[in-house]
Order: sequence, then C-alpha cells, then structure tokens
Amino acid sequence: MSESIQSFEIGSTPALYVSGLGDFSLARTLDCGQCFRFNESKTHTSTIEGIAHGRFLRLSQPREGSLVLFNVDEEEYTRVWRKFFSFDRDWTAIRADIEARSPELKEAAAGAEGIRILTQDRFEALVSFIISQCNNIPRIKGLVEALSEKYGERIEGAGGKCAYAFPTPEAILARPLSELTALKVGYRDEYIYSACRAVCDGILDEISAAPTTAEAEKIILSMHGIGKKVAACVLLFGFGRYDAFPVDVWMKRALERLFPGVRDYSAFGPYAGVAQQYMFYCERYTRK
DNA sequence: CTCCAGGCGTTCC
DNA sequence: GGAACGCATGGA
Repeated sequence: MSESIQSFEIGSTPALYVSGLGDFSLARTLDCGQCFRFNESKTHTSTIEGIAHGRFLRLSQPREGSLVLFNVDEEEYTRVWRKFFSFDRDWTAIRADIEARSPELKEAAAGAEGIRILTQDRFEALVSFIISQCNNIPRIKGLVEALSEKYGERIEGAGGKCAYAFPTPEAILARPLSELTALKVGYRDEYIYSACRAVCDGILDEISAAPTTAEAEKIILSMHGIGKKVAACVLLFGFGRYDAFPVDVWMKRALERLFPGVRDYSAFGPYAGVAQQYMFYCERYTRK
C-alpha cells in the first residue's frame, strides 16, 4: 500500500490526512468483532475513538480510502497505526487470491468489502478472545474495558480525559485471582490467569518464532482454556497468521449454514483465515 | 421461565 | 474419537 500522508490542523488540533487506502472501511473494520476497544465518540460526531498498542486514537473517515487521525504525527502513524490497520499488507493481492478460489469465496469477499484484518497487540488478542468464548460483543467490550481500567496504565485520552491501556500480564498477576473473578469474567478467570503466567514465561515469542501456523497453533493449544476457535482468532488478529483457520469449529457451526456448497477447506489457500472472516462478515453485513 | 452469546475441559462410551 | 454436560454472566 502506497498511501499518501499530509499534516494539517483543524482549529488548533493537529491532524494527519491519509489517502490512497483503497476500499478500506473504518467503521466495518472496527465494528465487525475482531477488536473490542473502539467506539463512536460521544463528544464528536462521525468520529471514532479507541485504544491500541498503549496509545489513544481519535479518527474519522471523510470518504472511502482515506482517514483523518487527530493528534497523530507521521512518526506515530508509521510506527503504530499503519501496522495496526495492516496497511503494510497488499490487500488487493490478498482479496484477488481469495476471490479466485471459488464462487462462494468470491461472494464472501464481495460481501465483506472494505474490511481488513487488524494487527493487534498479541497479549490483548489472547485475553480478548479468551473472554469472547460463549459471550456477546457488547459484554466482551465491557469486560476488556473493565480489565484495562483495573490493571492498565493510565494514558492520555481525548481532550484531557483519561484512558487506560490494555494491561500487562505482570500487572494482572500482581493481584490475586479473586480480583479478576470480581470483574465478572466468569469461568474464564482461571484461563486468563494461567495465560498471564504462560506469557510471562515467554510463550508469545515462541508462537511468533514458530515456522508454520500449524506449529504456532500447537503451542497456543497447550494453554489451559484455549481451543481451536480461540487459537485461530489469536493467530489471525494478534500474530498476522492469515492462514489460521479453525476447521472443526466452523465445519460444525457457521460455515455449513452460511455457505452450504463449501466443503473443501484445504482449497482456501494462504489466506484461509481472512477468507473465513469474509464469510462471517458477508453474512453479517450483506445478506441480512 | 428458557434460550443464546464467534468455547473449552471433563467425563463418559 | 465423538457426544453430553457443566461452567459464570447478562440480555432477550
């Protein structure tokens, strides 16, 4: 992606105008259930606010393929947000690969236009998707927020308001398990706590270093409370492993229902995980 | 009241 | 190896 960047000011607020982002849709990308810390601003219309990688961001999308990021300079954009939105990936090529594989995947890709797979913090993705199991998006958002407010570092939010970064595993382990339970995460409390220990022991770097996604998945599955479904989401959203695909889960549940003609999952190719997300979002945004 | 929300571990056969 | 069930919680 070779987007162009311009600095300017709105009133006295410095901002960055980014254009040339292709079919990127900010609202759909942030709202589709892959991340849980971005919401519409309560004080600014048509504006979205959120936290990722320890930074607060307020931004808006004036038109397709462009973005306005407030209080962000070019250095921060390149270092943090360009990677977060995965603008360093060739989405034209990814989409073309998926579309060429079958009529069903072509339909799925068309129905999920503008959606990109984000590159989230690895630990945040791990914990967020442990929380996601047997849960709904508003509640997942509430729990991730509660976790951040209780254990996370205070960071500068919009207009002097405070915001909280997603916590470190050390911060969570510094308090007893009972305090995690008190946040009402339910039976997932022990899963989160033991995941924190594994992360402190360096499991995230082991996963990153795994030569194949299958080997990375094997390491994640060794953690208590993590099965194929959560593993695939974490690999996809936290580790940029776009071929991560929770085959057994999806065969039995959504996929057969969404696309009854699809049987050969091995033909999904190197972007199988992205394709699977497109199928899910196609159902959610286009067919209903 | 029951059923559901992008599951997983344990316990059976 | 696969089906049944329990696990917390809150909303419809």
